[in-house]
Amino acid sequence: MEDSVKPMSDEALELVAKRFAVLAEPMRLRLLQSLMDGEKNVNALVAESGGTQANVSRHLQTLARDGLLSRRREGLQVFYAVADKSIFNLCTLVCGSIREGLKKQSEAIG
Amino acid sequence: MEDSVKPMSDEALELVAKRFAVLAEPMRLRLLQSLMDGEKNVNALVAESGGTQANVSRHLQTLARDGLLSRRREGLQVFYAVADKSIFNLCTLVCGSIREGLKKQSEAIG
DNA sequence: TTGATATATGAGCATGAACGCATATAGTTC
DNA sequence: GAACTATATGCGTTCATGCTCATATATCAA
Repeated sequence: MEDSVKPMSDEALELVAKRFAVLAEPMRLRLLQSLMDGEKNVNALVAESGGTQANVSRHLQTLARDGLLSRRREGLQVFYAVADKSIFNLCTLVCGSIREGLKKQSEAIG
Repeated sequence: MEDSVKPMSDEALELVAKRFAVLAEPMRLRLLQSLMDGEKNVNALVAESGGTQANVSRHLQTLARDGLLSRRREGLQVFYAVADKSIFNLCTLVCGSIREGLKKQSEAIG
């Protein structure tokens, strides 16, 4: 396994970039956050997020298409749930990094 | 410290989204990858990435503005280096998650 | 000062994504 | 079947961003 330090292929870079792009929208992050405590139907997510039904539905599609959410139909309603919990680790890492950066900035100013 | 499960504020979500957006470009990921083995000047990065000088310079600005890269001038040249090594953890996580997703997809097809 | 090299930046174009509005589809109930 | 609810989607607008080309700035050398 001479893995680990090889440069990534162009296709791999595109995939990674696309994944980051999916996470690069505040509304989608908000939806993911709402789903931290379990699956919810679209209406509930619309209410919690404060977005319009159309917009929330679209963002949910985007998240599901990328494999971050799972979709389950039950009668009239559709329930979404987090399918890839590693995103929470991602967000934690990013938050930490941002906090670090802000701390250094404020130290630099004094 | 009753941290951890609180919903993030709108501003925090925007910051996190912005960080993800910075990472959501293949060329920027390529530049970060080139910088894994230490600081390099712009010309070297232009050569390794295959991009134009103007475009590479802009992407480096973007990465530096967000605190991911540091900038050091030495005579005519400017050297960039990774300032926040946590991004490599991020990329590792994302790669793992993508691999998982692809594996499940291929299993689902058979 | 002039010229040469390394890097940054302004202008313009093209693409893509988010949003709102209206409407379509899927499922239930009568 | 019709009426109703929950969710998805087509369309048009707007805004952000990446790219190229040309040019500006910065630094050094003669």
